[in-house]
Amino acid sequence: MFNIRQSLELIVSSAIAEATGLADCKAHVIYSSRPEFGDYQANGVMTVAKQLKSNPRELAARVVSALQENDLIADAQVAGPGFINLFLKDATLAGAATRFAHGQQKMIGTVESPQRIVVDYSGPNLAKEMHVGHLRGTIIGDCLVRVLETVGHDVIRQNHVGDWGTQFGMLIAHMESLGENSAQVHTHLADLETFYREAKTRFDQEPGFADLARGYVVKLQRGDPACLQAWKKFIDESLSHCENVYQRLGVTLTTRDLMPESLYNNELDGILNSLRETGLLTVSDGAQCVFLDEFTGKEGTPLPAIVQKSDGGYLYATTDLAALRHRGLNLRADRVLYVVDARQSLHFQLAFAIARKAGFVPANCSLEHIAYGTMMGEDGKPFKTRSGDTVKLNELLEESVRRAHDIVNGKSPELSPEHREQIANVVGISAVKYADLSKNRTSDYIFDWATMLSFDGNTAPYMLYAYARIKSILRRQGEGIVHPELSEIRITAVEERNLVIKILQFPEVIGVVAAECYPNYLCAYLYELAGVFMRFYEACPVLKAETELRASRVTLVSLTANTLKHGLGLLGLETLEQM
RNA sequence: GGCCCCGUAGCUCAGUGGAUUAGAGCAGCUGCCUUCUAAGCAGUUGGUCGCAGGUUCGACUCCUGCCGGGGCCGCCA
Repeated sequence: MFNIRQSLELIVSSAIAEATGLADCKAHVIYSSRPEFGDYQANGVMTVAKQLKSNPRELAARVVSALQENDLIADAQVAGPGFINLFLKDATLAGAATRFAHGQQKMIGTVESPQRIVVDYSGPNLAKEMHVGHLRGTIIGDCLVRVLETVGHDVIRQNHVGDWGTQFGMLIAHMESLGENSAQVHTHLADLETFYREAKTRFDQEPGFADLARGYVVKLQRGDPACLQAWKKFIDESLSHCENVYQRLGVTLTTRDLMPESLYNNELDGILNSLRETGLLTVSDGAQCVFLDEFTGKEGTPLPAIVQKSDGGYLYATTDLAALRHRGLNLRADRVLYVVDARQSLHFQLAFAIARKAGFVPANCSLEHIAYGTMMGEDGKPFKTRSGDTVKLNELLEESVRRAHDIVNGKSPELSPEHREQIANVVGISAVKYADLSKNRTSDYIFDWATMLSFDGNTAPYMLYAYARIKSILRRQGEGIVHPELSEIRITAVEERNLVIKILQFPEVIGVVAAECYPNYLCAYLYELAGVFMRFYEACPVLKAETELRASRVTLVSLTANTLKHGLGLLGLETLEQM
């Protein structure tokens, strides 16, 4: 894989080894903070010098003279207390960019040792319609999955939908009482949220209904065929709602990725037996619990993970343990990612710890809670409608598209209505997704229409505009005038150089996102790429340049377009040729 | 009481493994469209990076304590 930073890391660290006789010294190469400090800088020498109790500047000088001949580094200078500032060779940069533009080399290469990575994301509760609370996990998870696949990992998506539990008794009772006709059922379930609310109201108010509902839960759990059939009908309907939202959002999840909670039902007894056999199980107040020394609860009391209620019922901890075992032992995952709300952090700490102690996952399997924060309203409180209801995801998307439509109508009245509608669709959906992806996933964020639909700043509309502007150049130069796949990219101006370097850093960023699971790094990179392009665009005429320079610049523009599109695609965003 | 997260410009947010002068966007002010989409670009105003210590050649970043905000902690998921 072409990765400037990795290459520099190798070159400089072997020079450190050469200069010191020590193996495994990190060069610690990062981007330079300012242009005069070079393109990259190596900071590792100072750490090594400290270990050796030697003068860092002298050591840095020795490392510089020990640098092997290579085609990447044009100049290496010792600076400050012992930094090594690295200046890259234009010819090498231009050559690499040209190879990418010609398609001779893929920008994103594959990792040397692909892993099997299970990614658990989205996982809506099927009792209700998808709402804004499901957005972040779905969007972030889908981005991570795309990135991990692109770098060559074997990714297994797991949509751990909530299709089991006490509230389904209530829903089935309500559905059954409305009649058996499937067409009617479909009509009634068209608005799942209302259906849920009706059932809940009856559960709370209507005499006898609650008992009926509880009866259905028991029947359901015993496997009563009629009850299961009704349940299945409900689940199918709810799933098709999800499918619609996924399709609208452009999420890659399909029915093949479904791994509903109910599929683990038959394994829960086994999970309990295993825990008992390994001596992890303790009875406390009639419930089956696992206590681990490293976890304490209120007032320093031992913290239980309840795996079976005193009435014999199982809980989500039990199901999650079954899921962990499935992923660890059956799917043989090297890495399992849980893209789940940060508030469940403790639950996963417990589940992971228990799963390891019980041997449900191999010791070398990495279990990671990819936590994300809550979406807040403008008041800084969890995002709700004015009346205090949860906001349906479908309605949120609709409103975003509608707002985008208003903007497009205002800015581009010359386009056909159909074209404007298509643009509004992409802008509206992208705005919502990008707003989410561009923020650090661990923090709560404030949902704000004006910011996310703005064309200024790190937003989807800006990114899409940048792309459309780039494509406009390529369109205007006409077919067959310059062949980007045949022309050489040359570096003749600092803006071109900056653009080339930025493009070549794409694989580095992808590598970081794949390792650390922060999509906002990719957004920040693409925003910078768009910005660097805009500066190039202002400073360097493309179509008016002389023949060879023009060919070079068109090729560079084309490569920029491909990189932007590729990156936005990994975020799960569509692009527009024209805006 | 324990554990987790957060505190960076008036607002919304970045800041990869420690590094030289802490960055964007909005809001405010100022320039640039007979020239590839001005939905843009450039400039400018604005910060004791919650507070106090510590480690270090060097701390927004690491450690400790404190203050402030949020979250989680036995039969929901």
